[in-house]
Amino acid sequence: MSKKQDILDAALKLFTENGARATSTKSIASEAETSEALIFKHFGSKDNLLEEIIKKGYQAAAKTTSPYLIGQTPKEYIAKMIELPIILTKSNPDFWRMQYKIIALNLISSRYHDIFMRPCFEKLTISFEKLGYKQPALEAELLLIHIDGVWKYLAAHALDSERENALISTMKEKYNL
Amino acid sequence: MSKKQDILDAALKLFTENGARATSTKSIASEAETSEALIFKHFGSKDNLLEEIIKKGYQAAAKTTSPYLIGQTPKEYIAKMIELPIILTKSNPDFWRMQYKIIALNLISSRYHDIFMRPCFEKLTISFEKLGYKQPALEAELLLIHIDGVWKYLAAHALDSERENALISTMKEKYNL
DNA sequence: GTCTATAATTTGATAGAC
DNA sequence: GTCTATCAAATTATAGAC
Repeated sequence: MSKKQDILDAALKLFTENGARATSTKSIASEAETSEALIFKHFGSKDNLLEEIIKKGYQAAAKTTSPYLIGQTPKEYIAKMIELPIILTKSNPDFWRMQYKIIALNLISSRYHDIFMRPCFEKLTISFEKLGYKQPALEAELLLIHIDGVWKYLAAHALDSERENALISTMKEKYNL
Repeated sequence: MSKKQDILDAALKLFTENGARATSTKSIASEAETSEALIFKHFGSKDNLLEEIIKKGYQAAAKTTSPYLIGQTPKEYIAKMIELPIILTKSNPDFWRMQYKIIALNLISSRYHDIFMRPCFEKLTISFEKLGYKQPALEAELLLIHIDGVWKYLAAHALDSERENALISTMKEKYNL
């Protein structure tokens, strides 16, 4: 299945550079050094190819993050959530760069992301509640907006680790963590 | 110049729905109830049409925000920057919704935004410095990431004013404002 | 699994009339 | 300023051979 993987790699690269809509199946075939027809034999359509990339990305993300996020105290959970952007982008930088590029416009992309992040709001709300915050749901919403901004920033800019960690530490201080 | 404005309005609407790349000049002409040729007579190319929309958007944004952001004390400046997402998205919601949708993939879009936001980093750094923050440049970078996340969130979700203001207030508390 | 060839449609843009 | 008619190229996808 080397050619199939070549197509997935080529598509990830080109979707990242130009977006899914502006990437032609011809250019994917060319980058993967295969025929255009093979793309459709393997994936059916361009959208299915994208969905397969995204599905794999979030499966990997779930595997990476689930050990981090279970069984924590409220403070630990919030701290881990603040670290989430680093955990994700470090473990799969190319995928998250693609997601950053296409998520605002692509329904497949945004739907998978919503499902992935959905449990976090409730857990954050409960965590803030336990810590005595006056408006726990609002705090959770605000922190999720921030986390969303940070993973996109890290995916887009590829900072060195030192600066990444400094940003995350500074953020934790705002929540006394 | 009614037809020219019709084209601008139609393009803004369709670029927001599908992105610039996926919006055909034919669909713009149809939405504006004009001929396709007129788009090219007025704007030369699809990219020029988009650039004109963006240029007008940032000119309006500069006009709206400049009275807010001059001659402030450090604390006031930081507070106003935290309010910036509301100021922008309230004054021109359709434009900022389009920007949210296309900025990650579109060079014209991101270039204008960078120029618009560029002065803020230095001013924020100086403000944090004056307030005695230990790592003013890092604080400025972090706050700008946050502001970026917030305007995109407000542009995308169209919250009611009450909830918008609650988010902004909660954010200000983190900086003792 | 992989290829060549090709169909059917859509695209951005232009020419030329009024 | 505005239109109709048109073009050359690019697009997604399929058929059929190996």
